[in-house]
Amino acid sequence: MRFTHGQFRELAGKHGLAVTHQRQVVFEAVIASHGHHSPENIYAAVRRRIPSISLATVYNNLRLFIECGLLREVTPHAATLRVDGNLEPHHHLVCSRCKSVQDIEGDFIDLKRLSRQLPDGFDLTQPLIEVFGLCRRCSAPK
Amino acid sequence: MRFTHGQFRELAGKHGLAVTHQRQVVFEAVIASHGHHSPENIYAAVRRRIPSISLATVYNNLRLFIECGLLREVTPHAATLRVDGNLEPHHHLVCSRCKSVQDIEGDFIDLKRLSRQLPDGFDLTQPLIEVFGLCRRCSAPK
DNA sequence: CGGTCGTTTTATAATGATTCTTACTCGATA
DNA sequence: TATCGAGTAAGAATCATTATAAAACGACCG
Repeated sequence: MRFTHGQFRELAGKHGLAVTHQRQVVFEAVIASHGHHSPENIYAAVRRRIPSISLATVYNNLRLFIECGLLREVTPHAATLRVDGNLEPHHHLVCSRCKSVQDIEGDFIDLKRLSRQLPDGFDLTQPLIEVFGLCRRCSAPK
Repeated sequence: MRFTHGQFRELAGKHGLAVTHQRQVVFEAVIASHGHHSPENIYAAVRRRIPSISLATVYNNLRLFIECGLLREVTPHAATLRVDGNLEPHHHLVCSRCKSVQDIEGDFIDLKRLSRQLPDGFDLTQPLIEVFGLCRRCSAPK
């Protein structure tokens, strides 16, 4: 599952990104570190190969990769706290780009199948689900 | 759908919260403002009734309400950016308390029903879904 | 009433993640 | 060689949030 130089170059080229050494190493660090990592983690990993790299470079490139779809963001929410007074069971529809949140009703989860996949001990007391996509405005062609 | 003084008092009492004027007004502001609001928004609304209130009080009480389950948090993630190099379609299982994220596979979404509920123009190209609950450690009795 | 104790609120300082700014480097090009 | 643009580095700036310390409140007891 390791990306080769060529593969990364191809991906980057598709999105008009220059292929620099730093970008290559940052990208590889994310791919190599299975899991869900913070910029600080990636920074630490990359420093083993490029001790002089700057944290800002890591941030910049991660953001670029996310925008191009080379990586996924685990937290595509607004960065700030949002509070919801609606205590009725309902789900959320979140726009990955503009971070807007809409309520969505309906019974589209197969709880039986979901439970089968749950790791042992995970408690789904009030299954709250957030579905990500692009809202009308953000998916409209420019 | 307006909470009366009595109802709030009852809720708060259930959780061992003293009923202060500030708390009452903050809570009512959240309930009255349908949607998903930031602490700043709530602060602005509350100031119309208690001009001297402090932003910290709003934060403190929102957090209390969330912990007691009187309100829901729309962003129950870790507050910081996390990056995921796994581009295969998969979903996330997020612990509402400790914010840990695990991958979860499986086909437990009824896309047909979901699509029926989607507002017009919402683009679900790569449906990424996050399911919230309590992980094993956090759901264990202390 | 007046004092006391624990809780709540206020104001402000501190923290920490992220972004911005500025200057430097390097490769490509003329 | 001179210039240009993109990328990077270092550190300052910003913003949301939390922590801290002091003042205010409010219930209880004498």
